[in-house]
Amino acid sequence: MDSDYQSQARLFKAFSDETRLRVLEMLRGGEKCACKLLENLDCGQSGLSYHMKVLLESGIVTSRQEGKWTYYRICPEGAFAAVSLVKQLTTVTVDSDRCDCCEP
Amino acid sequence: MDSDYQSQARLFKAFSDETRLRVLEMLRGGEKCACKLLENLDCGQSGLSYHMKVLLESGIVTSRQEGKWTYYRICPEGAFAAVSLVKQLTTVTVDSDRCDCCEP
DNA sequence: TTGGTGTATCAAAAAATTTTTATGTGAGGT
DNA sequence: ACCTCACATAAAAATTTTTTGATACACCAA
Repeated sequence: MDSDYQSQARLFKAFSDETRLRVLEMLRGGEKCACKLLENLDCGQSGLSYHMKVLLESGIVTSRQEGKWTYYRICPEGAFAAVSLVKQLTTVTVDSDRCDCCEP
Repeated sequence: MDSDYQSQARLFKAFSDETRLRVLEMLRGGEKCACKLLENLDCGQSGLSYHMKVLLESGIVTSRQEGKWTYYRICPEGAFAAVSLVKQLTTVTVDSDRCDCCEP
């Protein structure tokens, strides 16, 4: 279906970092503003900004601006897409037989 | 449940590479030997070996040895674990309200 | 045993990601 | 307007991942 390996890889890269996993865990508890996330992370402000950009671009998180604050939350559509993709990537499409391509 | 961010990150890293995604796509069609995978990839033999190691260590692929050949296939348990983990990581646990931690 | 084939491993180089530091920008408040 | 705060962006440095090339190892056949 989706043959763009690069964009699929990008989605998983969003999940492939400890800091971003910590952020997701916090967001599971509901919307949070950047400053609140920062409090509970071991990274600098610009570091968080970088990580949030990765999460936003992957589609699993959305943000809204309010005054000078930015709030982040998990995006249900993006989350669903991620789950679907993992399922798709790991679903075997044949009755799994032994490969005998190299038998003598 | 699982609080080991590092090992979670490792699982997703397995999915975060174009070559490995191509391998998974091939394995969806059933077990394949290394040489068959290699034919359809743009990487060297040692490169494939490296990528397969990453996939094996993530648990989404298993291998079996037969003579001098190695056969790989998707591991249903590992695949299921991956799907579960994505679900867990993206499931919001509260009725999603606005965060007001920074309101004046 | 010897030689060839299929994979794995190691080390170095190359490439990509993450962190850090410095600076920029926009929203409010005074 | 000017200052400050919250966050973004840019560039450089640090770290991690991937690729490459050489070599090692296991298996098989002659």
